Amino acid sequence: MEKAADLDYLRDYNDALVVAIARRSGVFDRATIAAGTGLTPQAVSKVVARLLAAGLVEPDGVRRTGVGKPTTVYRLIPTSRYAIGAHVARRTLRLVLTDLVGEVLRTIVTPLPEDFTPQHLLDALAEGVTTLADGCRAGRLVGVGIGMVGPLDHAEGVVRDAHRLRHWHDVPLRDLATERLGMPVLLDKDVTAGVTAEAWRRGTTFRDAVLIMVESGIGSGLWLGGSAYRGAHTNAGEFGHMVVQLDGPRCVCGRRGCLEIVHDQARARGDVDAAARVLAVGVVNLLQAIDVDHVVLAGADLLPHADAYLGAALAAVRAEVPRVDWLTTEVTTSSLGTDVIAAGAAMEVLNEEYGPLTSPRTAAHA
Amino acid sequence: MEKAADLDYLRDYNDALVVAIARRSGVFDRATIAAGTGLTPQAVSKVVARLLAAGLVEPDGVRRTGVGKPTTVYRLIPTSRYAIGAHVARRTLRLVLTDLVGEVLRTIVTPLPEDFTPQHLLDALAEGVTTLADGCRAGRLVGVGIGMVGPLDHAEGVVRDAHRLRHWHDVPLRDLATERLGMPVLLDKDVTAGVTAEAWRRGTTFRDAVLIMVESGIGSGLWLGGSAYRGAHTNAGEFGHMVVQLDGPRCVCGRRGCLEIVHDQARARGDVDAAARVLAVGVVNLLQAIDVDHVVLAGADLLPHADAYLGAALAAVRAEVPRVDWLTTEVTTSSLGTDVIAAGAAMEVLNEEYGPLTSPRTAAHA
DNA sequence: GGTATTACGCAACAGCGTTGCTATTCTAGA
DNA sequence: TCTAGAATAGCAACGCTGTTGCGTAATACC
Repeated sequence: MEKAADLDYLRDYNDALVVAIARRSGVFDRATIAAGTGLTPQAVSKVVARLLAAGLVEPDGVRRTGVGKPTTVYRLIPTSRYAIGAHVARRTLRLVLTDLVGEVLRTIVTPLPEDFTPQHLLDALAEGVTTLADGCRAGRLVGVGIGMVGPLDHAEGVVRDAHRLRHWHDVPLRDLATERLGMPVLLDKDVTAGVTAEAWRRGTTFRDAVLIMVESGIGSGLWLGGSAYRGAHTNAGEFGHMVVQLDGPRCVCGRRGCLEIVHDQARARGDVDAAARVLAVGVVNLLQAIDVDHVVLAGADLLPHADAYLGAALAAVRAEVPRVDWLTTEVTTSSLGTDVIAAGAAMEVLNEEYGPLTSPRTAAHA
Repeated sequence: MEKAADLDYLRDYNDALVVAIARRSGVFDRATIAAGTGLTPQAVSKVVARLLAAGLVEPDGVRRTGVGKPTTVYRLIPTSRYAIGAHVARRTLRLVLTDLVGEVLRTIVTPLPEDFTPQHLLDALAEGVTTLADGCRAGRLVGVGIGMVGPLDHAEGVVRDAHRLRHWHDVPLRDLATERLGMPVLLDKDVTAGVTAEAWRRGTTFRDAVLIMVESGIGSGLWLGGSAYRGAHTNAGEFGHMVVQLDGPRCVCGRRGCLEIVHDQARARGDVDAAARVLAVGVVNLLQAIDVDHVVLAGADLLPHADAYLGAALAAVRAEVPRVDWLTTEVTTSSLGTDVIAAGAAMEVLNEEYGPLTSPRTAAHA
């Protein structure tokens, strides 16, 4: 059963709203927030006072606009909070330290042994986190996010059957890592982390988006209506296993003509353009199905050929979606490159703590 | 910029939460609500008092569970509120009157002239609404919902370019109908209305679902994370225009190998089973992409062959989605048959007024 | 009939945003 | 240089939310 809302929820909701605006615009003032949110200036003063007390914002001078007392301008302090993100790939662990606005401050890449075990990962994780946490002032590190390949259960924090990883069946990685690291940990699919990175950095106008990731498999991370969408079983985003060619070649998943197998065969024969065109068909399919207005391309197997993929996707979107002025979709490559998953895992932690509230949370938060 | 939350929002949120529970369970008591929502029993008493005053619930006797004062049981009054829904199809206008729990009480089907104009529709709508409203006690009729083929703009209430309807370009139907009918009107895509019908009747456990509709075109209505998902431009659900056969037959939309054209060709040659199998491939594609756990089949061109479509979809879901215990998906046909769109349009009105609140609303409501 | 137990509401309370008003601090003009 | 006007900011009281403390009512059990 859903939880009810109380005054704490009300306060946190509005605080998070102001943080979101501050994050987007950098500097802000009381009157603008009041006009935009519908709060009274007095209420905004109270919110700002709380954010000042939390150390999240600081005064940033005054602005003289003419007659009258000048406006006090505030700004978000990017280094007031940090988060660490981990991207668990098949052979490497990539760790990043980010600040509150989603800038990547440091990156550590550690090799992982073939068929690494949970213990291997926890050891590598602990060492890397210790190194990265060293640069943060006490109390400013919010937590650690882990992005990895599914299937997994985001709500429970359990890796169910990580694809092509032998020792990863029903591993309660979130709780194991929480205990080992001594700080809050989140676990999510790599693609969902990725799209969260884009969303956190782009702000509240980035409401409906998909991140397409080509990297030992093809997946998609969904950001729908202003928050990550994971599906009923944390299994959304198996974009590569949508059939685009009935009776096509047999895929590893057992079906025929999956986007992934058709794409991979084109890549195997060296035809990047054909591969890109297949992916573009999939992108347009997704636009038809869920109508996002931002498509972000990412992944280690895509970025080296970013131009080809971007070009094919743009051409397909322009040609095949009805071209009317109200139906526009932006297609880009990720602004974070190969760090996008790790950075996104970090930003999931920030989003949990300081992002827009959707529904009342069960657990209390700072 | 998003709106802030105030005490009205807090109250309405909790009131709606209790209504949702009452709707789902029929009868309820104070202690159960308190335990489920996290509210104190005293707070629940206040909520129930408000709902009693609004005439939405009434005492329904007492329940003796052993020692102590018996529990007062309350029940939702289904006929305390009504809504009217309209399904604008290409040749007919179907109107239904529903009660608060989503029961269809009356249905009216009116023929529409070929290439009907907005004026034609408004006339037919006004006449039908007058007839249906006759049976409702004053003040209990919440409003009218209109479901029709897109593209349209749900937020603005404007029909942009209704597919295969000549006189329907940039028609502000919602406002025209609001003025003509003198009561609140909502406008939405037919498929979105349809999935709302299922969601309203199934309650809060129905969180991630898709309704597939085969009826002069193939579309899908999405219900994601507990609310309707319409996409960035109210254009989600163009399920029929996902490519399932690269270089397949040319579709009316200009692309090749769309699900719709492949499906329709199979139907045209009388091979319902093949058509059903194609649709089933699309259903599994959608499951891969967005991972819903409820699939509802509907539409005038599907229901006469419901067994074939349902069988094919079930077989495909069972065979092609990895069969593990945590990944279950329910596939059914709509419980409302041909009324599903009209009924859903009505329930969108109910959902707007009495459904779970997502974010603070700009406009005040009762 | 007494007692433990459960349900439920009145009353006081903390905390939210709101309202009314005052103080502060600037520009513009006398 | 001084005064008037204007815009910002904050204090204090307020209405409303859910919460807490406690008294009262209604039942089963002994």
